[in-house]
Amino acid sequence: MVKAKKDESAEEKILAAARKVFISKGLAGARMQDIADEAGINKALLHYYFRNKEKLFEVIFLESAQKLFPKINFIFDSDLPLFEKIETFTAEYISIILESPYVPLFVVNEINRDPDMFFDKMVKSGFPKPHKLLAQVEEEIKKGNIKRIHPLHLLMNMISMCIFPFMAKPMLSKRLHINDSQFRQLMEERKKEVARFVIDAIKK
Amino acid sequence: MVKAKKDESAEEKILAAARKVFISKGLAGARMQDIADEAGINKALLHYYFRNKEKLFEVIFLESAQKLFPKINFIFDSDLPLFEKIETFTAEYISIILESPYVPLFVVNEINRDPDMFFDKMVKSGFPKPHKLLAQVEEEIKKGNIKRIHPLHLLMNMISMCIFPFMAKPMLSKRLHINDSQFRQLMEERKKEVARFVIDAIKK
DNA sequence: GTCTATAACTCGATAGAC
DNA sequence: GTCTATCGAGTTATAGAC
Repeated sequence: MVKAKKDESAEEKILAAARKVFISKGLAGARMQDIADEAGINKALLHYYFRNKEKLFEVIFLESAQKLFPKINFIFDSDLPLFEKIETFTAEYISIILESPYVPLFVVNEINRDPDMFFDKMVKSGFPKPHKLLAQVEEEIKKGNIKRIHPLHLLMNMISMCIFPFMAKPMLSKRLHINDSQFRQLMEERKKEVARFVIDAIKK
Repeated sequence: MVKAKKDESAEEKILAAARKVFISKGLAGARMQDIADEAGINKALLHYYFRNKEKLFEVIFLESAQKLFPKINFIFDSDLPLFEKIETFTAEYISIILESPYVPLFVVNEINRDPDMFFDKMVKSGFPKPHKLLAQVEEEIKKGNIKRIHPLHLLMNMISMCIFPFMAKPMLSKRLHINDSQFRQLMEERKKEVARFVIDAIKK
């Protein structure tokens, strides 16, 4: 009974607790008892509402993956010019992650643990299709507006620079003595910093 | 009894097996039985040599973290000019990871799970000190040789672009139908690609 | 050093009262 | 719907023979 609010339904309390526990410990590391304690109820109720641990986990994983991915899609497929698309992407994507900074590591982990589960459940429901962005990059190269670069490398570069720092936070904190508010400020800076970096790297 | 060689000592067989199992499943997901099977011996021997699961895990984690980190140190502290240092770093670092592509996710995970353990055990034994590289970047900015950039962002950018694609491999594979040898070739390309990208982003 | 057998314990799941 | 009590499978760890 750590943070459950009286006016939440049991189901909402369970979901909030499961979110917290699964995201920080993963499927194998999480205990149903931990989730019950966090929700301020008992284990039996977890099974009453969600039948078993795997089913509860799947709800949390899918909502997390959907929080992380579909908005990217929207930006990738928009009709913005390339440089504006890059600026929009870095700003929006880092904003999304700042709201749930532990989600990326959780999602990446579970996708590595079971890539097929991920494929089956996610791909149909809005997993980003970068094809339009990749084609747009090709186009700009052909027109001679930007330097030659394999579009896939460009995409990997942008995504890596947005996501990875959140996974490496403990190393930054420990090694360079950066506290939580300093870290948040660094990530706020990165919204523009990464876009500028990418654009400087490809513009002629 | 999957791949154990007759001429390895039991201890070596156990370490090789533990490496494989812990790195792919993490501490919580790994079973002592899995490790025993992989080593071709029985569970009791694991305890005979390493006393318990946590102690065996710690050996694997520390050797993995040391494989991932200390060579960077060497490059960071070298006397190379900045652009050569960037080229050396991306090439060497991606080479290291190509030899053990699952190590980065494993290490990042376990550091997030228990940051203090990591700090106690690793920092004293050669965890990278980027201070010299950061100072060198400051210096080049002051001399007017490169564009203004917060050195820490530059460092995060380089490391992110080298490491993150390995963690995201299953997504690349599933979404863009990239097989193992294509992936390896992409990462080989990145050795020069990332260096070029970084240098283009900061050179005047 | 290496094995078999089993003790001790953890944890997901269920039965059944209220 | 929610709880207490408990079962039973799976796991780590140890005892003891060889």
